[in-house]
Amino acid sequence: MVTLSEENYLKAIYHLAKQDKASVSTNAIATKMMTKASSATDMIKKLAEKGLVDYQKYQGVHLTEKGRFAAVSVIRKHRLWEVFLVKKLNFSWDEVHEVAEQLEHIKSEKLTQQLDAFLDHPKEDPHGDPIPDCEGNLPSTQKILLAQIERAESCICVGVKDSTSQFLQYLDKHNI
Amino acid sequence: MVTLSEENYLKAIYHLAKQDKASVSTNAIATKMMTKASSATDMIKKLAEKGLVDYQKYQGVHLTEKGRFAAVSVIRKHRLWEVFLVKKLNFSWDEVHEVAEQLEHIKSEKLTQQLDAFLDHPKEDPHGDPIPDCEGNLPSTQKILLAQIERAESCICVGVKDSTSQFLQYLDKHNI
DNA sequence: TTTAAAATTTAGACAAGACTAAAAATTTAT
DNA sequence: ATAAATTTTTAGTCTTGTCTAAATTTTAAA
Repeated sequence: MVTLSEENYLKAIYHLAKQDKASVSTNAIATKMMTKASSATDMIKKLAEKGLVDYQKYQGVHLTEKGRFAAVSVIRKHRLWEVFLVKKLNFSWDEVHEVAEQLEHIKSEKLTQQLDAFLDHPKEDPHGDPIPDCEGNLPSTQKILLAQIERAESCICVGVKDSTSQFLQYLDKHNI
Repeated sequence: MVTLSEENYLKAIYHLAKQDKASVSTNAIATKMMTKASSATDMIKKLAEKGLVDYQKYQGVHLTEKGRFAAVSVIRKHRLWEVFLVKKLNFSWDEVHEVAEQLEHIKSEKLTQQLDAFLDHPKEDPHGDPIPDCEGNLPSTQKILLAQIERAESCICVGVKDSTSQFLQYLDKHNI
């Protein structure tokens, strides 16, 4: 059984690993989790004992296949719940994160599957991030969405998904 | 902030108080929570410090108004989620409890309100139990439903809600 | 390449929620 | 009304996840 805290650490490691590709440092994990490095070390040891990460002292961690699957499963639930909140409960895209952070930890295979079906197997969450399938495959969206760009990073906008005039006007107004 | 564990204790106390009306004993709470009396005592002290129960050593507890409201709020969420699972996600009535036990602890006023609206403000959960409103009022259903009868308790059936022939035939077959 | 700085780990402590064993209060029975 | 049985509380321990402070390892710099 993976605890709620462990799930949050796995998610953090997954997100950090995507950018760096190399091993994820204790400090990076601690910063993302808003804890201290010593707390991160403690948790890393637990994750390593459960076979969720590969870990060698002072060398950072890698997710194992098992750990990656657990992380992606949580991300899948998070994004499905975000879709639910926006599409069915009239939340706006900027209100969903906090609630989805709670809902992503609900443990029920059937719930996740039925929710996915109820929402017509959505491919993206309200922020445009892809939703992993139930086998842990994340459709390798190579197109990076504007919503995923880090603040202050410079980039070139190569396309839009939403071509309504309101949205294009909005882009215009902000010089994008 | 009321913790998950505290919410579960409040629910237990609420349910126990309904039957007895008198104060709820430490032992009764421990039994319902499937813990030991000493653990119940510890938690009772925490609840008393937070003003959620009135407590005097060796005399059991009563919910305060604040405690009752917290308990009923959790029960409201539990029952709304049960309706959601059955009506929208095709769960059967006997599969919902375990998942609702998790969902009832999600903290978001807006989520609860929107869910209630999405389900068209249901009055009862799939087991026929009444759903409290958002102010903590539980429609004083004096009619006790068959589903709520304790095993081996003898009773008189005074009516049915569902009068389809299948259901009546079912009642017939079981001599009700 | 040896030293200074930064990152990481260890050691020891704390809060929440649980447990066991033992002490204290209440209830029941004689 | 007092002894026995039951219930409740206290004291001390454990686990999870966190912390601070100190020790250790790695990395960067002179």
